[in-house]
Amino acid sequence: MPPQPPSPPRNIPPAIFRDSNNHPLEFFIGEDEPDFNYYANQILAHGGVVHSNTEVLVHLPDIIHLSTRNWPRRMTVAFSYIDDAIKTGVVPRIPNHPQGFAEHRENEGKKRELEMADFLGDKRKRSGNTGKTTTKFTPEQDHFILEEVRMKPRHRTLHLFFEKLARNLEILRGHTGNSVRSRYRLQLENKLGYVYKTDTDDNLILDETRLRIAIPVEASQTMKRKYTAEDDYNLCCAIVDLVRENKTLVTFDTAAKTDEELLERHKYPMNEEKFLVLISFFDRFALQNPQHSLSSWRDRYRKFARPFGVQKYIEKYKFELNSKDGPLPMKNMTRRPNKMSASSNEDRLSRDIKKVLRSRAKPSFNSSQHHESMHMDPHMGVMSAPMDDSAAAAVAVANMAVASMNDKSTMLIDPNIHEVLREANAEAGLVNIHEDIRLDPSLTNVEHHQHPHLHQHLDLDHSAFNDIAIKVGGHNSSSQTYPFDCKFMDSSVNETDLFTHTFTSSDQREVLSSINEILLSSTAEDLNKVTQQLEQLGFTSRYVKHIFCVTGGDAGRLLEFFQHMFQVLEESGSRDLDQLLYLYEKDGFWTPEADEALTTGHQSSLQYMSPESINARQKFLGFE
DNA sequence: TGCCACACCCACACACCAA
DNA sequence: TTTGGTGTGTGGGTGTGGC
Repeated sequence: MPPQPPSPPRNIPPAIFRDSNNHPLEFFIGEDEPDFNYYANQILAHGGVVHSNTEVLVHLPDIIHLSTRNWPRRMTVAFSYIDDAIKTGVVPRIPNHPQGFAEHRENEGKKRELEMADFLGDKRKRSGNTGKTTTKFTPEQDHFILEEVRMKPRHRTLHLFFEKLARNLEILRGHTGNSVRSRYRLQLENKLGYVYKTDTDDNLILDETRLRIAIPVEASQTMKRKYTAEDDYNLCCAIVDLVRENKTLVTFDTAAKTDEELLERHKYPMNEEKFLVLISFFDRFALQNPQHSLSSWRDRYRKFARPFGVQKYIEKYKFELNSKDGPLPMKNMTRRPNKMSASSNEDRLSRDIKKVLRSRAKPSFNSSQHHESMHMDPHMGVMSAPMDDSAAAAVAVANMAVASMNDKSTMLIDPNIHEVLREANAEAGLVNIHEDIRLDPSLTNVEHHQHPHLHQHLDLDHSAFNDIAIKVGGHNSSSQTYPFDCKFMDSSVNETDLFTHTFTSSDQREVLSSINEILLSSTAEDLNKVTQQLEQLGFTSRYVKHIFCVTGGDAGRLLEFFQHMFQVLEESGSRDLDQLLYLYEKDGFWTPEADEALTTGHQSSLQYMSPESINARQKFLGFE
């Protein structure tokens, strides 16, 4: 366990560790000393100063070196010296010490001193050899490296920093900068524990007693900050907002040439090639988001967001929000043309595809296996296995798209995307990716993927449902009537009200896969048929109608509802029935209370609903 | 055989420059 | 002022070989 920074004592004991001018006596204690914390605190509490950086042994030859063992060529003092001083209130003199303090340690350990001398000699001899030699790091060297890092925390990942350490410091003789850096990164970083506070010029900041100030490692940023998914998302949103504010015409001038292009334009209706993002935007944005500089933000847009697609990333981010690993930042966009050959890209694509297919080969509800494939796809942890495949394939699609943008030659591989999707049964995943991008209606024709048949009904005269609509009772306080015999269920239901034996005895992965097929089927003729098909999978009629009621029949929402349902079942079984009934305060998912608010005009409680969702619900309820 | 010292590689954050 | 090109070196990963 790394030594903790000394903490100041609560009560101030007598300051016995002072010289005749009342200056604090300076002690050195190595952090590897077993009672480092205790004695550091004792010395501090009694007016002394404690150093743990070995550099002071060179710069402050008069320092009192406290140690449980002998050091080569150094006079050390046993810790009992401190105990005795505190006990008696008198600091004993050390004979032969430059400051006159008594050497409190018997001169033992000559053997170790000799060993150290031999070691250093041997090391220096070996370092002159040609060919690759390795030199073990000693505890003293490790300690020294840690202290150097603590004093220059912002440099702790720099190549040059370690290069200078290895070149300039005698104690690290025999090691290269690379090896010191590697030693720190692989073996010592987790022992760092804390760093010292420094100013903007990397100078140490001392407190009023000339002690360095220990701060958590995380409090000291390194030279470069990685872009997070939130950084990327905020940037993309800000750019979309900018375009909307400016009311720039960002439509496409020419018609889509292929089905793929048509689909793409439907998903991402703003023509990003027409985006005009001036430097003043980045100036403002960097002020509001100071974690990166103006030029860095601009570069991020130029080299990442724009090639990836601003709208596409917003959608990707939202899609990954519910994943176990959360959204990922944009990556692999900066490959410069001559650095990566087309074949390398193909290799990478090939690996991605193989990963997808491998993940397909071992579908499971077992969460531990989710972890296994989590690297490939953060979405997997949430969904049941068939959705894992879908999501994995969706990621493969994204990877392919990214690779395609990197290298035109890989466009040849594009047709494989659909093949992989089919292979991995991932079309449903596309629906999920597709839903819930919210853009200015004036700029977009994006809409939710309402089930075609429901949509058809809604487009028709809503009075067609009047004869089958019923009053909502029980859980509902609203007097709202619902089409298609839809009715909310309340949480007093039990498991058998939701599922039949068919469901409980089925492979749930197969069930979700079948749901995908049903909801995506263009041949679904009517709601009765959809209901029937869902009932055949083991859902009760009541539950199906409840789900229609919650989702308003939107296919994307329906899928999301079922995904949520399987997730709840996987995590808590059917213990939490209320969670199987509602998705609270989630855009596009309705409750009796939300409908009540809508019908009574109390829309302030519906702030989490998008205007599109409210509009769709009003249609669903027959208001317009 | 595993660990680790050491070397090397690459993506990318950040910056600068020229058109 | 904008934009694209590119340099620099950080941050992190990985391969190799000695011990």
